[in-house]
Amino acid sequence: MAAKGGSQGKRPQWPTGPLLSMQETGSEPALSIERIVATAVELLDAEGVGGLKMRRLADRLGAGAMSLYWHVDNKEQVFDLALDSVLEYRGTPQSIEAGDWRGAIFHMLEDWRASMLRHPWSASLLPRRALGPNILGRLELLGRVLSRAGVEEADLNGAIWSLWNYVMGATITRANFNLSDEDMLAGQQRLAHLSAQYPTIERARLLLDNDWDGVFRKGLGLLLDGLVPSR
Amino acid sequence: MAAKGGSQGKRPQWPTGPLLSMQETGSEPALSIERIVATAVELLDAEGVGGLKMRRLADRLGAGAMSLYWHVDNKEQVFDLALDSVLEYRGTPQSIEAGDWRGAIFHMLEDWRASMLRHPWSASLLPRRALGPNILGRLELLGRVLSRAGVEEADLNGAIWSLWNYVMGATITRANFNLSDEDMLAGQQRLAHLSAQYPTIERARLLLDNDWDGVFRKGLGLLLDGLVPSR
DNA sequence: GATTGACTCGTACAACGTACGATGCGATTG
DNA sequence: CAATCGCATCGTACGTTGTACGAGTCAATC
Repeated sequence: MAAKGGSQGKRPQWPTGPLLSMQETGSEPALSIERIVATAVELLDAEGVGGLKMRRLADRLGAGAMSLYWHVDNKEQVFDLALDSVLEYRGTPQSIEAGDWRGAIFHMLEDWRASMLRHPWSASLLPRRALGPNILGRLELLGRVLSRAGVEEADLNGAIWSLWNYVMGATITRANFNLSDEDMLAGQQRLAHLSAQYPTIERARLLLDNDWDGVFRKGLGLLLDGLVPSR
Repeated sequence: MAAKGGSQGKRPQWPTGPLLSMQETGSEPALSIERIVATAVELLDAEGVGGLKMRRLADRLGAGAMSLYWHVDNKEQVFDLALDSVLEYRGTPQSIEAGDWRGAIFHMLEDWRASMLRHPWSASLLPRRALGPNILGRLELLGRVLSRAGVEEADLNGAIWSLWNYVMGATITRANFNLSDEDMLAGQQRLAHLSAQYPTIERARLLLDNDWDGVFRKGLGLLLDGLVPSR
């Protein structure tokens, strides 16, 4: 009997280099981790977290359901890979070179949020999943820029996590509320029924009138002002 | 054929008043929404989100699996109710009366985070679930205090959501990382292997050395300072 | 031709949420 | 007293899921 506990003779868990298919012989596209992940992202975009089933994924790939398991340990890993693949970051354009640390951080974090909002399922996945190379890359960049901007070694972790917390909270909230605008409307209407109990937030139309992007940027600015010693 | 689409002749979705059992005849505890929710919380605490199965929940209640469905529409509602039940907030002690808005907000938000960390599953549930009365109550309180502290009507929603975002991000992150200390260790060790690629966060021991509570308070302070006009 | 290793997939199973309908029971009504 | 009715319970069964298992295909190597 062959090895069974761990992963068999498969590819490494995280693609080592940039995504490249090893052998694309000719007409029929071969099954590969890259194709599986790409199709999983498509499926997730189209149907949400609950819509990703191994059988359906296999169907879209023109393969049998069990064929996937040669390339992937289990469904969880599909989630891990799909999540990280969506969080790739193609460096800051000139900002970081120009020494504009604030611009560099804003750019990266806004891109982070935007990337996740482009794939709303990622927001609900990120918290419980492993830290893939793209996530780690962003954290590394964040740490490097903050450090260069004057944040002391002792405060670095705190600063990184504060920003992470804020970005994740904003993104997760936005993604989930966005998914169900009707729910928000229904919620606000339910609120109207109970306006006696919740007068303030009912009057402010908390669940409806909101400039999410503006709120995000404003709060991010406040945090950065506090975290980084003023030049 | 009887009505089928909606909920049958059941209790209202959210318990209207404080939790009270209607009729607790004597020896045998009768099945009730209150008992179901309480037991669900127990089960969730013990086994996590994935551990809550309708059959197991029924077992713990000494009932048949399908008996639950008289009191509850579906499993989702069990999650909704369990979540909200854990977020009850017994007002601010004296702070709010004393006009100490900062203390009142800090107290409520730290209690919010603490309540969720006491039941880590709640952190992964909150984003996608309905806003129950306890959550709405906290938001209402937050809005009222902020308003009283001088935040203008036009900025109120932004302030509330900024704080919500931050608290949720911090709590969700903390809860999920806390769930798997080994994972963090493993992650940091994997980092060590790749320290060439991630030197900054590796050196800072980002995944290990961290004062979560301190970071939370500090970031919260920064946000409040920025959001509320300084007296 | 025989062997090997990479890869595919049909079948099967266990676990889950829950639809359906039968059953028990206390209160109400005749 | 018996008949009726609404509330509440639960056994059975179905469809859907992830995936274990092992048989199958095919190209490269000896």
